[in-house]
Amino acid sequence: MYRTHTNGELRICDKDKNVTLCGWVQKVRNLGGMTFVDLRDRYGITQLVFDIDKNKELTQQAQALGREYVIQIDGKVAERSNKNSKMPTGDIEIIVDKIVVLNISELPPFTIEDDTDGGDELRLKYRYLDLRRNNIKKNFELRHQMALEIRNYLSSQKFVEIETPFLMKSTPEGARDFVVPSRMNQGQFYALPQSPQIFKQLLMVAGFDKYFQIVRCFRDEDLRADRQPEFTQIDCEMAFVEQEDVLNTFEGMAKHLFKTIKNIEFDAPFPRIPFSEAMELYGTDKPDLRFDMKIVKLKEKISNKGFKVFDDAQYIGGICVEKCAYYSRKELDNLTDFVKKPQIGAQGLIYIKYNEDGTLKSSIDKFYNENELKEIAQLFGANVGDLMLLAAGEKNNTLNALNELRLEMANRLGLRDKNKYAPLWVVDFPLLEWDNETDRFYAKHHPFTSPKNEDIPLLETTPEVVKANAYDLVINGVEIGGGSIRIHNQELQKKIFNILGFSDEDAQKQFGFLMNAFKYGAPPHGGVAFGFDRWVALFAGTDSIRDVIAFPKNNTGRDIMNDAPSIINKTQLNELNICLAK
RNA sequence: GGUGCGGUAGUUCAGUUGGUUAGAAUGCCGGCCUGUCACGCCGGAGGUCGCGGGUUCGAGUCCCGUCCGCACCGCCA
Repeated sequence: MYRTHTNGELRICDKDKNVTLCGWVQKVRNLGGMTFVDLRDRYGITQLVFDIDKNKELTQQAQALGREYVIQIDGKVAERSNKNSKMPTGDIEIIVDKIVVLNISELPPFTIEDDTDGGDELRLKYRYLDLRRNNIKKNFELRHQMALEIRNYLSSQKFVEIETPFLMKSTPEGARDFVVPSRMNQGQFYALPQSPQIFKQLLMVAGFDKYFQIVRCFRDEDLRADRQPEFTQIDCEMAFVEQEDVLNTFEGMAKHLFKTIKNIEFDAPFPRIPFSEAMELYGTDKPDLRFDMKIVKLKEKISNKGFKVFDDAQYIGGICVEKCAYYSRKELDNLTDFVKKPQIGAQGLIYIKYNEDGTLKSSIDKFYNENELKEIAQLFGANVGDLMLLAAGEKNNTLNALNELRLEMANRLGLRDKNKYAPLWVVDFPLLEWDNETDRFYAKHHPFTSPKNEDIPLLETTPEVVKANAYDLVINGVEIGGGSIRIHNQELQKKIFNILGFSDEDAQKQFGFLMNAFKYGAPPHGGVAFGFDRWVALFAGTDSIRDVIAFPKNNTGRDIMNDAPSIINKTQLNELNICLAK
């Protein structure tokens, strides 16, 4: 037997027990005679003690241990004379009488500590060492617990977890597919699933009226801090449900996770905000509701005073930032630069300060007198000491800029507390989105999303205003998941495909198997899929999903530990009948 | 495809207006030290300043190109 206990479990009540422990050498503290060794494993750290007066040879052996050596020790649990209240095992130590070096280690390229000296790239290259660090390791214990609680909850609700294929058919809509060449069917390719969307709908036809799967999905698109080419979804679908049923079921799941993982209870239902309202009030379809600072629409109320920027603007809006009227010219210039960055793209920023003495000072004093400024301040509901920030221009761009500004100000004011959670449902998304480049409609969610019943007649006349039975779960400004009630009627599905520019033949070719299945009694159904990595990252308090994926890819989609992707040899290419262009 | 920031010791970083031998911390090595737990003290080793070119009497520093990393825009139904 390698060990009798782990390094995290021994306490004062274990005093005088003879134990055998294994682990990695975290630290050797050689005080001359007295020597301490911190022994680490996944469960914690236990201090080993060596006294040169009692056993010189053994103490010298301990002093020669290097960082990350793997050792096994025999010894007796003793009470410390100097206790360490900062660690769970801080009341005890092990008086060692035997050391076995199970394996030596080269010096690791960075320190194995919470506050490591290693940079991101180095940590990814030696991910197996990075994962030894407690604050990374604990993310994976959290991930495991969350997966477990999701399965517990959904099982309790009679959901069945069913696996669907990874090698499937490429479809043109949506993200770029990762593609796998077929050896037995030369010149043909599988695609890895962007999501099991079609399979889960087929499972509804098959009668599994509550399905879920915690499943890897693949999208060949550029990466971000919150986007990896392979990522994990909690994919769910239910039959005989309306939108209300789906929202309630999965709000239940979210609350279960909050309760069991974070010990947070939400008494009230999550707010439900229509897409159009989210855009008007927050400038985004994933608002962060941990703070207020809503966008105020001003256009009709304040233009026509001879200020060209306002008079020419399609839209004018602003936010009121509490207690920031003291902002200096420099800070305001800095904010102006922020919104003028090309990624944000505002033309400029106008400020109105509601000074502590009740006077108003603005960058548009030339066009607006004190009274008019006061009226604007009232539109904002501003108080003395507040700072109003206004932007004008094309509506969507300006709203987007105000969204970014709102988040930036909240960051500066510390309003985005990682320990606070503000979930909401965004509902009533538009069904379609017009794309000027390709001159056609695209499905905002996906082509199987059902329109609101009352909007179906509008499909013939003004498809762009048709609303969908589609919804997103947003927490703290992060899109955690989304879904819809699907179309189960062949005729309606055909109509949507036509609006999306598919001929009947195209639709038959791409989605024929789904359409065929729908001929055999498809029940009404709908579902949702959650980004599991994002949810874990949110609960772990990190912005990057890389911290909650054991072996993630870097910015360019490479695994810098094993250097994938790589070239394959000629034999492999020949078997696949693939010839590289260069 | 685009924008921004970065690349200097094993590691994390500093490096002024272009000017002598490129620094700090940490890690590492050696010595001392019997209750440490970020142990302490003394000493030491450690550099292709990402790569290529250019400007200059002189380049870590300025210019051009290129590679790599990170964040973002496009993209991600």
